[in-house]
Amino acid sequence: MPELPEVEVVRRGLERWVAHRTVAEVEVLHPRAVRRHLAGADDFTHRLKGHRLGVPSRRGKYLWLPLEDTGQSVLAHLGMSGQLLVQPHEAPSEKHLRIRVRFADTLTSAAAEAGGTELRFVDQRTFGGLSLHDNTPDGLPDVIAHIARDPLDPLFDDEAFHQSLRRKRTTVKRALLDQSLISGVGNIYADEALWRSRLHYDRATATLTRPRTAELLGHVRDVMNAALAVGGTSFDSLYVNVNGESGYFDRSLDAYGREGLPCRRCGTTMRRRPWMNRSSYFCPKCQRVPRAVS
DNA sequence: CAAGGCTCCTGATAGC
DNA sequence: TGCTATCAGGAGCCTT
Repeated sequence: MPELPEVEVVRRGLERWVAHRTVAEVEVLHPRAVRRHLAGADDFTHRLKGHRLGVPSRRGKYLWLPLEDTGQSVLAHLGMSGQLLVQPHEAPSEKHLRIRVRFADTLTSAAAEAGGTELRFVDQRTFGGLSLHDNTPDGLPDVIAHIARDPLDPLFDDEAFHQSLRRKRTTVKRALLDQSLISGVGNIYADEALWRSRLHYDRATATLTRPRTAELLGHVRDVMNAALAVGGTSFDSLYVNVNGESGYFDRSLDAYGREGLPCRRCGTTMRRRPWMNRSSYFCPKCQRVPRAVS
């Protein structure tokens, strides 16, 4: 499940292998992969053709490649199983190949280094996709204007986040997953940060003190930076970097997926609870159920 | 308006 | 063995 660290690993790969290359041809093999491009697959294809890509940016789990001189960007979201792979032309098509982008490689040094490669969007579960959008004055695609800055963004406002939590009538894990409050956090890193903070997922956000919020944000940043340092979290081949390689952070997870295993802090058996059509993993001793569940 | 629930999708795996 | 049920879950959209 690609969250902020995994998406950032992909962004870095695109910066190295795809930035400054000119699109020659785009092939959409599954319409659902461009469903956010409302004008359709043909329009998507034609609008990309002939344009040079700039340096990719990221906010939370979204990343985008600016089309130079157009004021537009190709927006990408990996969903649950999306991959952006840089592959040699001759590599056989992946089973779930959805979009192929070929480049008009010239004699630039960047193109020479990239060799005869193309960009492929591969996505088994089809929750992800690519689309083209106008940029806002801030330089981000207009359709993600509602996405909050992420905790690794230098301009993320810790105090405003705390005040939002105090105002809301919701619980802490819901808030962590609310991309309009803080972006980039998904189910895995939410559980990890809550475990590190000794907070139960059903804790009401309005009860968090300023130091408690600061501690939580610190743990969110720590766990994301630690994952980034080892290439992200992979459980299987569904999440990989642009070269198809897995990250190693799954070996460092303290909460997610550890049902029935001893808590790494106190030894108590970790539990899993169904929660919002997914799962929450927690230590019943370190992360006590709050008295008043809102 | 805010909060919470539903839904899209495929494949691995468990259970009968 | 082969079928069905369950689970994985991001985020737009809908309902309350």
